[in-house]
Amino acid sequence: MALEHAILVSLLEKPGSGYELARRFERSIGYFWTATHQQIYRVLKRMEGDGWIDVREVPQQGRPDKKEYSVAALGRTVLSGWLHEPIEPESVRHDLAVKIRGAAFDDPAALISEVERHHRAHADRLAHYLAGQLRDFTGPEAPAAQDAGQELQHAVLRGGIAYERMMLAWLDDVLATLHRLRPER
Amino acid sequence: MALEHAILVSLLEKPGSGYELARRFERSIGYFWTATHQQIYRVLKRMEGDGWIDVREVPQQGRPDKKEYSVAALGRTVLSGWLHEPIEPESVRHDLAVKIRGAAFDDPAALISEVERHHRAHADRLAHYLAGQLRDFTGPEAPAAQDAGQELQHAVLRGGIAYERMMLAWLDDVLATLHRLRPER
DNA sequence: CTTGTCTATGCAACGAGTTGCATAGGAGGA
DNA sequence: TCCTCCTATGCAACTCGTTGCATAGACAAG
Repeated sequence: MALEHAILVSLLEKPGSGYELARRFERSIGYFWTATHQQIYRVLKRMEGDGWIDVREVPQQGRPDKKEYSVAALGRTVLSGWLHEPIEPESVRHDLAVKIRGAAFDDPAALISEVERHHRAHADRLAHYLAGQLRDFTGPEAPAAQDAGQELQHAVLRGGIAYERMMLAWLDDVLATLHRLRPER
Repeated sequence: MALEHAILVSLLEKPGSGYELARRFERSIGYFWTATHQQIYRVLKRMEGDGWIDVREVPQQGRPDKKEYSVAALGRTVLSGWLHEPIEPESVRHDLAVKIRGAAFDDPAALISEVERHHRAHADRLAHYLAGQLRDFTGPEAPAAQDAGQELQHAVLRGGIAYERMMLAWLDDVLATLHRLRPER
């Protein structure tokens, strides 16, 4: 389980409230790790109880008060320990692959619009990543000299970009296959 | 949730016992969907209760008897319904990406061996996929004319191959980044 | 003859993740 | 004024997934 660790990393990058974390998990972090606000609030509470993180009540004007969390010394130790122990290469779950194999027992052509929908979603994500890369790393506004943290964030982002490009190419391949199967019916 | 659907597809491709399904989930299907035997037995029982699949007791010699499951008419209907409804592009969970971003707050160089380990694991999987492709689709032993099912299975396998190649290239990228950060310490 | 491995199925407990719902103040528009 | 949206936090119930353990027959190696 690594949600705790994802939260620790995110809080080290920048302290924030449960709500803010939930929004980050919809955006940058969410590209390689998802979590709902329920999960985040529950885990934050446990982490606080275990002394991994500190809380600070922050009164706000024009909006409800928030609890800003930051990583405690113990949290850094826990994260360091996790970083040094090996993890298993992650298990994959591709609903779409199940559908594609299942289409053989139904109507392959009916899957075309679904695959096209996924294609658009991945194209959108790729555009979003590329915009982020330009803004934060390779564009004229980006800082010239980058520290280790930025270098590593960029490496992760490049992984996201590579993943989306691979998916787009593969979905094109799948679409071509589905079209090829169509006349045979 | 799609474990039921993955099982339906697998049983349509070939009927089998819970044990056999578990083995398939370690192999071909496991490349895009994982499940333990516990999960599979539990879900099979529920699916049988719901009339999605039929059971047949098969006595065996030299080994324990087994229960062979096959897809019932209702199961086909359920699968067809699922195939026709849209699914969300899957959420991702990359432990390694969390580790890489976390390494900024620890020792980036300590991650090198871990990344190399993952690199080897992905290289192994790629070799396995390529062997399977040669055996079942592109080799001299493979059937010349392929039906829709085989075409689609091949398309999914090509996706796995593309994924592993992308991962290997990205892990090379990450390793280069980690090495570049090393002298700065 | 005991130990280990493979086939084959399953229970029980726990932990992780999802879904629905609830509350509450402030902002902005119909 | 009412309705909706955004920020902000949380409970309760449920489903999904993992881990540990148990059973049991057949076979092979030591």
